[in-house]
Amino acid sequence: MNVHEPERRLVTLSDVARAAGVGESTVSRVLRNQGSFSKRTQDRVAEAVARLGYVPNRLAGMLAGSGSTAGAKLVGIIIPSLTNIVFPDLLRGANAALDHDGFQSVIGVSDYDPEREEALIGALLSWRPAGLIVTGLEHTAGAVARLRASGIRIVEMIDTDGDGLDIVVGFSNRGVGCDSARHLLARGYRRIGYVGHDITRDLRAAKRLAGFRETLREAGHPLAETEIAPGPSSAAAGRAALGRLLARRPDLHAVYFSNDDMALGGYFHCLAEGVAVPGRLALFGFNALDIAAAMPQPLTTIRTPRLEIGAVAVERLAADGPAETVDLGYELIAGATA
Amino acid sequence: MNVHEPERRLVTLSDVARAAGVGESTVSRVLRNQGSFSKRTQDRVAEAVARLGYVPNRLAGMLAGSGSTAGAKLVGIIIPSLTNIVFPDLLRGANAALDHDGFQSVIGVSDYDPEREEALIGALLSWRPAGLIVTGLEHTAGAVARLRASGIRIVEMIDTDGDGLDIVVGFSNRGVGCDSARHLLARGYRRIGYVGHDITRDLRAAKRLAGFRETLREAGHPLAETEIAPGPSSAAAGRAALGRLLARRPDLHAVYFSNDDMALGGYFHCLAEGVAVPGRLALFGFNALDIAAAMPQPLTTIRTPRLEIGAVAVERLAADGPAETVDLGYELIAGATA
DNA sequence: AATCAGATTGGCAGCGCTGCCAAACCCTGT
DNA sequence: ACAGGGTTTGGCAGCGCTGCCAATCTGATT
Repeated sequence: MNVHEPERRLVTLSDVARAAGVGESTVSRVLRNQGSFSKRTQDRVAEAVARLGYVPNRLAGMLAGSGSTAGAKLVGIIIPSLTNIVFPDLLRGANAALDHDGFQSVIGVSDYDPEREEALIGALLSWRPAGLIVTGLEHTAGAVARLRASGIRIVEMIDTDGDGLDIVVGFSNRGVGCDSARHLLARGYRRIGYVGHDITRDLRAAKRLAGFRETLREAGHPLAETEIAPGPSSAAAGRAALGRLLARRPDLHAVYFSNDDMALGGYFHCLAEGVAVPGRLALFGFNALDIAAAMPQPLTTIRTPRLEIGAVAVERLAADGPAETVDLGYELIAGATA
Repeated sequence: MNVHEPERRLVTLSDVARAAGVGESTVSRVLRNQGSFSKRTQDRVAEAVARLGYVPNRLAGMLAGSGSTAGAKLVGIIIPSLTNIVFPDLLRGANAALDHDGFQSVIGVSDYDPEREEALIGALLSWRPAGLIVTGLEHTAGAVARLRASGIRIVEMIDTDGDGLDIVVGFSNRGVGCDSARHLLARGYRRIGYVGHDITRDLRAAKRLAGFRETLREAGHPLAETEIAPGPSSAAAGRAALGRLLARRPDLHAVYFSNDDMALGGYFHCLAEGVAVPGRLALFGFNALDIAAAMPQPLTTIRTPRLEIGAVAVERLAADGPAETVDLGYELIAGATA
């Protein structure tokens, strides 16, 4: 509809200035509500902006303002996936805080691929953001070098088990695994299995499993069996994987899942096969999905402060505080399945 | 860690040019792999870039390139929510296509608020994107004016029931409602109810309901009862709402839900209350969530081409084709609940 | 050796906006 | 009428990069 028009040049700030009969910098000041100007000027500028349908060019603004404080109102965010609702939630939390501070975000999705993350870091840095929020503590050497060289604030979110580059906001995934194991042990479960998805890519899941396994071992009831579904987590994968696990080890008392999606699938398997939960088999998830809480038997799981992580990440980025690790903790939800 | 350093100026293209002993435009050409240059030059530039750790400044690049074809490699996307997995899926589809064409995206979330959408349109336009992808066909007058004035390509996605501004990619939500009703009627269900979430905000859900209701009425079996849960859709809301609906109308044969989240909740209600599905009560959802397919009884629902919508939206935006409506259709999944 | 098309290169004017600074203005008080 | 201090204002030089164009170089051809 528009593309073929005779190259109508867009309205610029200078057009507005001319139309309002004031100088360019005056328009700029009025639009950013910064510095001082008279009411009369303000009205004239507002009128001209409305009449001409002026839309400021942020590109130019950020370029001109770069170097100064007000310059960058942009945050880059890299998440590993959009498939798992966890990450949209993180974005949601970040977005709310971002809006609040007048920031905008540019988002990259790495598909759990470190190489891709490195490339995304480069791409996002080229926007000259005020800060970058990435997922997890593990990055390629190249990625770390780029982050370091960028000179901007970095937030690594979700995971606190390790050393961060700058700010770290999250919780201990290892701790989650330990506490999950302790809960199952406390409830008397002894022969315990694990059903997970591809852990070589999801390092946080691997850390949870490590904590879980170690706690069980220390208690003298080592992890009896594991079943890893290829590909990303999903209810279907969880259902199938639990089926395979139980085929090998029908004597298990409880199963720990890499997350609620998988656990939900496991629950459905039990429902379909008539396996009594938790009487015959206990199920334990991770992430406290809404759906898992609405089930006839609410899933026993761990709630993580997803929205809060996103919000705090943005907040710290904007705050110019010291490099530090913020542990937002987690909460065990004792449902009806374990 | 970085903020307090002595304002080290970032490496610019001109630094690279000097270091490589070539002109600025040569560096620019090499970096964009455009125009011609010798192998020797390319190597020298590559070396300098690596040695200096140069990161191009996209802001400057886009500003300088604006007006030309190659200029804008940016697409703005506005979605109403991140809570429902549908929208991340749309983003996922768009992202894949975007990467393919070397585009980047800037995302805005409107929270189903038309005013907020209008504001976001302004915000995204100020990035001077090559195109904008928005959700649905209904916008405020101001939003329409801005979109029209922008002179860029617009894609309205998900809904094809109405007139679009430029390109429309989606399916008929009304048609979904009609076909859902036809399916239930064909299976012999007569006393049919509806459980939905706040429809004043989710206009697509309202269109589905309208189609559903009309088809039932025309068949002589008008919608028996509706129950609207306040707030966004969720399994918990669906479960509670079905409870309320059945309390009023225990004689219903089937219930149509505004989407799978709600339907899942409804299914859990039945499970918990011992209502036989579909013998005693049939359930019909919308969106074909993975989870719904993994249940012991797969949910009867409608699969929508979410990834494809996102991908096609981007594709059309880049293609510079005519303004048109692309109907990607949908598919009825005859599960075990209706 | 002169010629010529094509490949390769560098210089420089913007892109639209903001920061800085000097100029103009305003209102007191004297 | 004039100085003094604050408030408003406009001009203009960049921000870092790309587009354009003229200059230079290359190798083959006559």
